[in-house]
Amino acid sequence: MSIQTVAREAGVSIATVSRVFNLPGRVASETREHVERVALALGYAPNASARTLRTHRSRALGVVLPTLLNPVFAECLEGIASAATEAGYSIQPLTTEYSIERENHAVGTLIAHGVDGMVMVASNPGTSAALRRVVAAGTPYVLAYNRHEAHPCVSVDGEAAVAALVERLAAVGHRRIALVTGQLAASDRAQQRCRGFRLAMRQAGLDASRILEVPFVQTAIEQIRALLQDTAVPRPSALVCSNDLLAIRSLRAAHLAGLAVPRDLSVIGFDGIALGEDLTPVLSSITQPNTEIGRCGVALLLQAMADGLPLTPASSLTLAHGFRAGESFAPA
Amino acid sequence: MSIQTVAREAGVSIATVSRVFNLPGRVASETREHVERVALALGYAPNASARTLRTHRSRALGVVLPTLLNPVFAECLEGIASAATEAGYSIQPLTTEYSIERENHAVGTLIAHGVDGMVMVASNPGTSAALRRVVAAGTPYVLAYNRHEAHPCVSVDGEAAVAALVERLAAVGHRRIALVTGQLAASDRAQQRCRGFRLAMRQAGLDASRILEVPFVQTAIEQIRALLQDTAVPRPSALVCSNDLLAIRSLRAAHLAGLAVPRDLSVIGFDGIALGEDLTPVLSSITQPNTEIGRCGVALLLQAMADGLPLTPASSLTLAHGFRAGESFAPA
DNA sequence: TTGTATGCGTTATCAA
DNA sequence: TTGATAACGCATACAA
Repeated sequence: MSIQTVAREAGVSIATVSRVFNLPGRVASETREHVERVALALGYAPNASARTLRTHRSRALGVVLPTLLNPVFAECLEGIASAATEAGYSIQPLTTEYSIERENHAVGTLIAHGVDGMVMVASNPGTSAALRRVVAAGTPYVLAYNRHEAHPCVSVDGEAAVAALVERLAAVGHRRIALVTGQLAASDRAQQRCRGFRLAMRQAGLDASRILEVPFVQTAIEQIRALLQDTAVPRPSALVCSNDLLAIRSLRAAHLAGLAVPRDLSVIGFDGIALGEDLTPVLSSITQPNTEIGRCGVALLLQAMADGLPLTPASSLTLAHGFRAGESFAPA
Repeated sequence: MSIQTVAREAGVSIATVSRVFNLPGRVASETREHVERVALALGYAPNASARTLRTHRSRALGVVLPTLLNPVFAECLEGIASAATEAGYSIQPLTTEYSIERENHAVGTLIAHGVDGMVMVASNPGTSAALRRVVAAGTPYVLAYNRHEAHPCVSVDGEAAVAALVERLAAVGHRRIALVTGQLAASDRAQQRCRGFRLAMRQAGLDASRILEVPFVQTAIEQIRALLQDTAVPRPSALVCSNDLLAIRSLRAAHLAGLAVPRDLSVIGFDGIALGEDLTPVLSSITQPNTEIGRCGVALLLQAMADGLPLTPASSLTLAHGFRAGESFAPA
């Protein structure tokens, strides 16, 4: 079932069939309708590979994400997918599981597949070899969640958001505030949020050294619980968590430690995953427009491709973050 | 950067370069190593579109899922992605948002792209036009989560699982058990679980008519709350939920209704999403091996493609479900 | 407005 | 063991 079949069946040349699908304006409406009818009857659809080979345009966007097990990225991918689909693009997502090696491999695969553009969440834009490869290949790309002056990014200002949160906490009486974060080396987002924490804590004249880095999710709850039950030092009255998954685990740790949230402990997450809204207590969180971040990334890419210009750092978008007060947070 | 460039640079024919990548055994090791070196230096990777066009094999698998916003499907996709990647296949996922029209469109897109096989979650295998199209196109496919005698499926026995749960609840004294389900028409999985509920309730001599169908997630909490606060009829002592997302919303509804879980009300979900394990209370749930379902689907597909035989209903796999006791469930 | 002919990068057939 | 060449399905420059 190729363009040949349709042409023969319709009694026209393959060029005409091709035009019907690509430049319908340049074919007599009578001919066009006839060909369309025949194509429909035959169930013909242009072969994507042949098209790509000929035009050097795949109508596909590559997506590189850490994992789909974190709803943040699932939500973002949902946005990417819907924006891409609406524009007639397909997507090819690959997950890295936070592995540099897999990040590299993913990028290589996507380049070989000739994707027209890439949306990626880089481990660390400043050091990522994969990112350098994308740049070298000349493939249009945009980073999501990352923030870096040398690359086009769609993100929220995590540093400012956390700093503002700390101020807010301090304003309602919290003095002992701890940060719970994932592996800092594996994510520039975590680093930004951590910077915001340190900065605002120092500015508020508080001890900024209570930072718990949780390397593995499996042991997160136990580690946080240990922090809460450490008798050597006064217990924090608030936990600022670098993401919502950690916040949810903090809620559990508090429960296991016999603490009531928010009475004995405030817990605030970061990401604003949709699920948090349905939890009890409703998860307090700095919200990011995850789906929108995905959609914007795609929009930027498509715009740049339409203009024929590469995306520059100047195109970077900082979307507004929000604060979901929720129920896991209260004055000290 | 094509095979031509490499051939010229290496001083061999393009046929030899091609062999180095496809039949390395049939080229002198000296020549092979030389070509490999040149290719590496040039950063050459075979063009996937040209390969697909020529071989009619895309090394890509299509995936059709309802949504990524439900962690069940995100977990499944994670399994599909990893299994596919390990086998050198890329994936092209499309979401339907539970729309029949989008399901159809997704399938059309994937066929046009010439995917070698498809893993799909059909709205309803018995009636899906999209599924008929896949069959007509001759594309190898396997259904995930669906169960249907006429199609190859990877799933758990949802009916038996829910029936066993109801027996278990009855055995520890629950008499007033309600089912909370999503739109039944949109999902054969929901229908199966509902059947299991009805069957076991009747067999236990209990009233099987307490079934709350929640059409829209936005209003789920309010609807469940209304059910719990309905004074016209005795309040259920247990809520069997058709999926974990509904169970989480039931937890919230119970809280809003002033009920303590599990003291006043038991809530049991279905799906076993990873997140449930970290909630407080730990979500009681019938667990499915979501990632494994994805991996198995891909394995079946690859096996069938290797054998050159189409997948038949006889290949269907029923994986074992489990029960996570959790903390949202207790004797009546 | 329509048709002919070329080439995109690759694999595979056939000869050497 | 290697090379020349045809063909995969399509879009497009050019001719008619």
